[in-house]
Amino acid sequence: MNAERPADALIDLAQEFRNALRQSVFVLRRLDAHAELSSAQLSVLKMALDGGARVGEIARDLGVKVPSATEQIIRLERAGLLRREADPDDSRAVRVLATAEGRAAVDLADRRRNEHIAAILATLDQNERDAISAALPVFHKINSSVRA
Amino acid sequence: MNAERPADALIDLAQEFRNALRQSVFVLRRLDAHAELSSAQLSVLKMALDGGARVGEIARDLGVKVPSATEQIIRLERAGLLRREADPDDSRAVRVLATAEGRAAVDLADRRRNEHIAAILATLDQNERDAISAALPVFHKINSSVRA
DNA sequence: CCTAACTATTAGGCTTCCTAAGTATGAACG
DNA sequence: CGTTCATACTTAGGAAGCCTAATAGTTAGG
Repeated sequence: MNAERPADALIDLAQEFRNALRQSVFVLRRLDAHAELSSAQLSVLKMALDGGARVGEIARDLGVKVPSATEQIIRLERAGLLRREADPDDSRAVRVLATAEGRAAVDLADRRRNEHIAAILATLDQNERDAISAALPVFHKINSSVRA
Repeated sequence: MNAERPADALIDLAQEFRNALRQSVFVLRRLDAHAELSSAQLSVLKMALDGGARVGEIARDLGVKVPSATEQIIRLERAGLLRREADPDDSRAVRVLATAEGRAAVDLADRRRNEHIAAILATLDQNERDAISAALPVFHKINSSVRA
């Protein structure tokens, strides 16, 4: 019985990785399920915190097209969690800024989500947590390369 | 300066883990973007391969409610990739079975996706791939606990 | 100036998810 | 048997999120 060729090992890892991706979506859906802010909305608000962000920047961060970001922003604006202002440097652009309510909503939602995940992580043993911890930067790297 | 309390370390890990989840969605969206079958549709078809599956089982696997699964199934049926039959053991139930075209579509889509991911994994060094590899079973465990 | 590039919004459409309500079958019990 | 309750699925209606194409306004470069 021959050793597996390197290429096959990569494909196998890819297969397992895809499963993990699928599961991530699942977990995230559960996390979003009964939250007042979706994961994406939380991301928008976070960008709107310090000095705000432009619509295009938010779209890029979310990984969606500009009109989709506009939609989310309008929704959050109607909810009173952020406001839109003309950018002083470039009148074509719009700066998106969190309101005090928005800031409070981020704090609350962030805390709740972290506690929820932490409770799950607490059921793991230390080796398992270390494995996750070691993999996270690699996830980040993969994501960056996909975004590029 | 005190060492961090264990609970804080967990919260920090949770925060990073959430980021990774968010990134996973991003990667998966890219993967789905120009594919003829979405990730979810591919999952449905895979369950329909050997002996088929019932609608409720498919819904559970996808992590959605039954009507949402029905919708996907109908779409795939219209595309000729699967068919529905009455379950011989229980006439209330419906068995979902892949057609030959469905089987071929799974093979093709699976191969394409694996190759796509493998190409990304190929840009990592061995330590990074090992880190991913070690984390995958833990992902699986987390997912199972969330599903339960 | 005038044209080309950029930023954001609007309009229209598709997919996917949900809840609620309806149909049909199965199972339990008197 | 027949009533009743539970189970399996479908249908209907609606919300959220994403997209492309078209539009309006602003900036920047010949």
